[in-house]
Amino acid sequence: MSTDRPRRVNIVDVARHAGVSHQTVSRVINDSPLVAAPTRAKVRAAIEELGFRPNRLARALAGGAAREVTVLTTDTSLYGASETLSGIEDAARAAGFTVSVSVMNPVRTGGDADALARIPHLGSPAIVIAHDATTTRAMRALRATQPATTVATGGGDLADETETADWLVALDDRAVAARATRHLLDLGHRTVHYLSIPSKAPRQLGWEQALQATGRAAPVPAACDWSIASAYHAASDLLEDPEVTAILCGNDDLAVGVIRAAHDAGRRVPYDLSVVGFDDCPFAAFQVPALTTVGLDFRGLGRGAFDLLRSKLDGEAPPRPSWRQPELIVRETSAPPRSR
Amino acid sequence: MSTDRPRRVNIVDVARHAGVSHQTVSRVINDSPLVAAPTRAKVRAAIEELGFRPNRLARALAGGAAREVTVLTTDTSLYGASETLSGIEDAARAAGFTVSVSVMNPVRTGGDADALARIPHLGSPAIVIAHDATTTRAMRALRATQPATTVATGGGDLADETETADWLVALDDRAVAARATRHLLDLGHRTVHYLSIPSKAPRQLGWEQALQATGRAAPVPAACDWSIASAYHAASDLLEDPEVTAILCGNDDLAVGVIRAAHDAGRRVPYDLSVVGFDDCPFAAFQVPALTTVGLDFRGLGRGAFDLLRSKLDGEAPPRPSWRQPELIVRETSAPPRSR
DNA sequence: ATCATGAATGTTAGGGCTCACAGGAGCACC
DNA sequence: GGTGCTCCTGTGAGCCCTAACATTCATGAT
Repeated sequence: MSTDRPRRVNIVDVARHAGVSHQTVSRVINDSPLVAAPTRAKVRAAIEELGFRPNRLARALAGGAAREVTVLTTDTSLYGASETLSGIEDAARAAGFTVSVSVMNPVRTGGDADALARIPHLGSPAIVIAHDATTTRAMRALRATQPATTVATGGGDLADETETADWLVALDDRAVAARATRHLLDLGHRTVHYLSIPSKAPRQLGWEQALQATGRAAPVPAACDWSIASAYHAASDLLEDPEVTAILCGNDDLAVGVIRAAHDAGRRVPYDLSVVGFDDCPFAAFQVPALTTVGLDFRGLGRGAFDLLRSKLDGEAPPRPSWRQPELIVRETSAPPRSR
Repeated sequence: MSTDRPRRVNIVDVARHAGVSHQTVSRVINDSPLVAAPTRAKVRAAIEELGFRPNRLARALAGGAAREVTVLTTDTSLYGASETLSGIEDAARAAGFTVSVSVMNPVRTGGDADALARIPHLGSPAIVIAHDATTTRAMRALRATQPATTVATGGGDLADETETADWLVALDDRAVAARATRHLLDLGHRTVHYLSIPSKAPRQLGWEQALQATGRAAPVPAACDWSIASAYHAASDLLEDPEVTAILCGNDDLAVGVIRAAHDAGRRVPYDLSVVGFDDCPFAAFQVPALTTVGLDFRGLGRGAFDLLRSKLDGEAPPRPSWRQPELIVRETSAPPRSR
């Protein structure tokens, strides 16, 4: 096991090999137009021959052109976050950027400064996928010290802050949550219950507003964590009340828990209980019965976040949003309540 | 918008502020024992006061102690990969390491060297989550140039290569695939069909071996990609044959597609068709009917990968594997075939 | 011939950190 | 008083790259 450093080929080696200065090599690898074609070819050949690959650390340290983005998030296993990440990756890759993901510790206490202290020194522009308190705080802290930070969030939590609004890319899940709620009310349900995920207050808000708009008082929402089990338990409690005929869930995972709870309680979906999810996970369309849910273009949002960041970096005008608007996808788990 | 670099506080600033040399500061932040207690306190105070945070780029560049791991993978949205990643994060965080994830482009052509060229220069020890050709190749290439690389894979693909075996951490999904196949045979099914995922040959192998061990010829496996839709279509075709009564799936997502296909074909699960998944995704237990599947301790595996890497870095003996063995979890989607 | 112009290249100075040393202080011992 | 030692601290070089400036050389206008 060779423990001593292999001494990688560096820019000076290449320069010597090609008979030019190291700076010329630097120019070649950075696609500077200030290199004559024959020289460029020579350097390219040397690079090829020696198997040279630029050291991204040194590059970033020297303050070179940012060919790298760091994505900050807390949980890569959540569907929304991971899809957003994929979208960022797509766009970044197309632009020749390297993506690195840094997963933050959830922070429950402390202020923004505290949150910042936990972020490793980045040395590259960053995109924060803000879907909880930790990332929201990180995002604010980061904006204070770094010129380049875009945010992708599922909701409008940060949209009000003028300081950050410029740097924000978001999906309006409040409106679509209201839309989903109305869908259930229109089917004839007396009211709609809500199972909340730990974050994404906008969804809950949309639900409340839709109920209030029709003169109904919103029931107390059932707080769940990210686990399906928590939804199963919450729903089991809820279903003891025969008046509960429609449940809106903070995401599709929770919906799965609700459907199972309904099954175990002897209630059939959608005849005895309507369930609406959120996110349109891959499995939603293939469930039996197929899940009525909200389609959210996370990938598009991720791409948008990168494009926005890029435009800021290059000092260009921000691109127009190109992602799909959230939409309610009615499938098989929502239906009129059974007439009693 | 301050576009010019904010000039972060650096080690020299701290040194000046504390009235010591920059090297002493370096020693303090690296917990060297060669610093007198009062000096250490002074430096600590200065660090606190100035809000200094070491620049990880410069640190890594200078060849300092590796407090960072890079995880290489191709797809963070797959359950297995993302859970493994979480496991690595857990362990790394506990050890004070920063984790950064680098997502590779899938490479379909070219050899190991080619794969290596696509990996950005890391500058830190790496863990490759090898679950497909791209990552497997990357892993081989990386071992050639970097001293520190551990691999977490779902199968024994690489286990034979003595060169890498030392650096390998793996789950024996071949054996458990055989176990799952026997489970179905024991229930009385004449044979078991298999829907394959793009990688993880070991699973397919285990299935084949289990069938052959009982003197049966393995049917032609149906090749699927990672999408549920592909499983839906493959299963729809398969189910035209009434003799098909048991299907083993390369992962739980495929199983969902199969169950939906069965539903649409008028077959009830498990009475008319038994389905067994792989991975024990969170939703598996909550499906209706609940999915019989294989539980794989990906998180434990991830932790193990990090621990192995750590031991190599420190020149210690490799730790004993501490993750749970794969196990078949029998739930509601497997049953004896209906007597005809 | 004379100068400005610009393209192509080279030179130098960092960026923030760690390594390998070189020292100085303090102590014990002969 | 000298020698050797340990403990702590400082100095210098170097990691690999890019920014900014300096230089060279051809080109065309005057």
